[in-house]
Amino acid sequence: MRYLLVEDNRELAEAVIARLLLDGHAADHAATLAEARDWLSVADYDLMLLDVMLPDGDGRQFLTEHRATRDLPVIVLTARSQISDRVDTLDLGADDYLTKPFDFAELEARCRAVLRRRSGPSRNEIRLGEALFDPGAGTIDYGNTTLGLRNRELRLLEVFARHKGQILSKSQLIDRLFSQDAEISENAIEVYVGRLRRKLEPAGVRIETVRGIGYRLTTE
Amino acid sequence: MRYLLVEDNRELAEAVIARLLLDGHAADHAATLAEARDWLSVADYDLMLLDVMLPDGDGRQFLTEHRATRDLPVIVLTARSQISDRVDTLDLGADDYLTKPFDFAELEARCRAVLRRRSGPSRNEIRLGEALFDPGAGTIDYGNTTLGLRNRELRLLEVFARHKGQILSKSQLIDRLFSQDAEISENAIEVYVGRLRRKLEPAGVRIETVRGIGYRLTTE
DNA sequence: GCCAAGCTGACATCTGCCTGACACGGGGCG
DNA sequence: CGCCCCGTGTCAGGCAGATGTCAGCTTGGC
Repeated sequence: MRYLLVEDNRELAEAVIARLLLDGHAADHAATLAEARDWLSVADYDLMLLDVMLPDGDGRQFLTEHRATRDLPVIVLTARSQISDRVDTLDLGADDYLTKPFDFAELEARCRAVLRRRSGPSRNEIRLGEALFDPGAGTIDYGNTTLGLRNRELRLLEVFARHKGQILSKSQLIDRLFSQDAEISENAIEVYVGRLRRKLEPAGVRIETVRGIGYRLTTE
Repeated sequence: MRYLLVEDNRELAEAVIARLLLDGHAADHAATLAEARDWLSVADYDLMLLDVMLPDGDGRQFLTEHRATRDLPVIVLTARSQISDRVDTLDLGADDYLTKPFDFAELEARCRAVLRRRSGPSRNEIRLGEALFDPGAGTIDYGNTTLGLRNRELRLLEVFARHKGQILSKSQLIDRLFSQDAEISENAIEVYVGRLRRKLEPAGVRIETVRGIGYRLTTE
């Protein structure tokens, strides 16, 4: 999972980032709303943690604005004195709120809860051209056939599907699929892309090679 | 199914927990609101049973607060004298209420009702291909035979049936079947899946293995 | 035409899964 | 009270499917 933390208190921010990294997540930090906008325009996050009191503006306005354009879950961080605003906050489109100070166990639990709620029973299938990819079930449906994927193929396709159209390098893919200390050759990715292609071809899903750079998933 | 019981009367609590365990469910017990918050932050429940009179605060406030952030069904337990509050309670977001003293049969019935209501069509039986699964009775009918399941098998199948087609990891299944402090090896799940398979095979219900991830229930 | 990057069939390996056997405990029955 | 049976969870051995590497081949770019 990839997090964006928007928080101007440097000390707190560092602690949170450290903890998220420790848990094996990717995490970026923005100290201002302007920075946050920058990050959001270049990367693709799973969850945003947003402090509402920031030097260059009110986080809540940012929230409405943000909600209008994206569907990225947000957990709002507020000081205890602002609790009364919580209903407003939730109305503005936050998925949850957390009052400072909080402990990390609680933060993690909330994150998990939000991510689960988002991706849980609401069946998040991903449309890939004619085909329908269901990561939770590990299947792809097209026409009237259902085809099953195995572990690695599944996770690889998941990465591609969440970054449809973007070019992903082999090293990026290795980072997403394998644990840090695993020593894996880039050839492994080539092999898996090949296996995926063979299965996805009939479904009209293509993984294009961008020579020297990486791969890109396209649908017809 | 996994329950959280929030109740300060130790005797009653123990009896309820014992009964839930006996039924093959997972159940944790909190005697205070603080404890309840702890449990909620570490585990993932299907249903909460909440007494409103607790030593460290009013359960109803807890309920509102809780409702703002989570989507976990709640059955409130109240003393007979507090019946008049029941409308309030339901307004606050409880799914049902139960007046003490209650008997266990009623408790179970209410729990089933709430869970059923939550998970879609309010049928008591679940269709699995050709077969008809009745979680209440613990039986499966197909063709003209009825076959009985044991406790654990029953609960396991119940979880699978509620997430038909989805891949469930062994640790997820353990979470659903066993309480937090139970130390259970993943092999137990393998064994139960095996036993279930043997019984369900003739009924046309399959539990597929997805190596490295988990299991998936499918019907033909 | 040459080189680097990418593709792919074949293979050894390993680890995740399955299963028969068993030990344990509780409840019912004699 | 003791016996037995049933439900449950663990264990060890064995199997095989999934996985990653390799070597040789193909493709694309210059």
